[in-house]
Amino acid sequence: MRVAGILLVEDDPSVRTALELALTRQGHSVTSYATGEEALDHIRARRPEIAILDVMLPGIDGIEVCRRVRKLDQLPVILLTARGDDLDVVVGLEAGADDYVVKPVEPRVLDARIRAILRRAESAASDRITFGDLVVDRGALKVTLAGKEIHLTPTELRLLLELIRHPGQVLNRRYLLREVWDHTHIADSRLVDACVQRVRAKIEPRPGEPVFIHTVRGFGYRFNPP
Amino acid sequence: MRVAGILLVEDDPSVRTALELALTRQGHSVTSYATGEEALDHIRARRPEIAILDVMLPGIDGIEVCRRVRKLDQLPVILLTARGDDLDVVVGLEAGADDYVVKPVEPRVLDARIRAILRRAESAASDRITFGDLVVDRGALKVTLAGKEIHLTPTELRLLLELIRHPGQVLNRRYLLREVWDHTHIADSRLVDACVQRVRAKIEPRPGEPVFIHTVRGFGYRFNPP
DNA sequence: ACGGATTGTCACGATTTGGTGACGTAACTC
DNA sequence: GAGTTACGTCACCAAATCGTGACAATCCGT
Repeated sequence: MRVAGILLVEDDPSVRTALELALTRQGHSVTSYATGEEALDHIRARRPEIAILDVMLPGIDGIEVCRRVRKLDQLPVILLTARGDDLDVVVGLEAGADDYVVKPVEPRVLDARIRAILRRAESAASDRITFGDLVVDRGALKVTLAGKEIHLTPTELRLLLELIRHPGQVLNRRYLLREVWDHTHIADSRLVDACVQRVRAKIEPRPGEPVFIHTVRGFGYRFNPP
Repeated sequence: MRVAGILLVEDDPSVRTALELALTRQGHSVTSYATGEEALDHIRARRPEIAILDVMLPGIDGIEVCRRVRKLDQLPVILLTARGDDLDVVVGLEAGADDYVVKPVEPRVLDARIRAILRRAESAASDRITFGDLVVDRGALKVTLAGKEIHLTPTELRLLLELIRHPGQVLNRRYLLREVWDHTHIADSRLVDACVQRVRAKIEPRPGEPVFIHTVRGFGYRFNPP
């Protein structure tokens, strides 16, 4: 069971303690504050995994906290608001909130949303990415195709990872030489082509008609999510 | 204004048409279906940018569609459900939905959520410019016309990109030779004309009466956003 | 040091491309 | 409307680009 460092900001003490208790019961680690100022300090100092912000707060309100947090980094944010306040929804989402929950909150619902958002945030930074049949585990440095593990040599793997880091983008040879090989020199060589070919031979069902790594003549290569 | 290819799945015809109308008014491009099966086909064939799924559907329900879509790729999903059905929220978010909206839906709210999600999804995506039917993706180096991918050769693409970089501006031949060809020499030749012609043949519906690349006699060429 | 794995290099051929000039056509001038 | 200029169009072939397989150099564990 995953335990998240949750930052809860809610000025109503009874709601705050109730939510804190409920979330703690669900297995989360919660820190709560009553004001936006305190929250911002906490975020800067303690780096929580997710923030749950009441929209209506004395001083800096939840939306403003959200906006400032968003400028800082990708910390996921859930906004809490009184029922039916549609304007808040619009403004809140535009401020960059990941989700929006209406009070009174069913703890089970809030928990599900927290987990969904964390899962999403995690998958964005996670070690495993799936492209159809192709699964690349960046933590374990393993690649599987249709469930079968594929052995890639270090250079091949670095090349594939570099391509995958920019899905859909065309990367030219010079860039790849710099990122994968550290070469700044070497104007022309078939090096990249040869390595691409080797990777294709291993991950493409039909290397003649590549599905994943496409050649863009005159420019470079592009990894295409299927 | 960003125009999204939205897939809407809702079995109640009145709700469906109402939502479709509202979203279209907000500037989105919407395709709608009544069943999950159709939706899955559409997703495979047309690659929408976001899917809005009613949870209660005949046959494959929205949550199941969501689950299958998630296995396939990163398509963002918003679930629609009847008010107060908390169980759906939990299950839905666990199926990987990005958001969850309670019916009846305020179109403005739905629009805000769609935009928030697209904004999030887009930050990872590449930079595309749309000129009517013509979409130029400068990251993927892909050009599509009315959804169909157009193959441009490197020089043709560089020329088009250069023209697009200065929409509405007249670019003379000398300038284009410098930017696209690196030539400083070559005073006169039909080189630029020939290339413009080749690009026109590929992107203009009627190359005889160009819509995008206009000739400015005595000066050069101008890319006109429609 | 040996053997295998890995990685860089090269050469060759298949394919794509794009520059060129000749010529036809449209536009502008008077 | 004739003359002039600018532009469009086309086909050809040299050059560029890639894929590929063979091979050499290097690395690494035993």
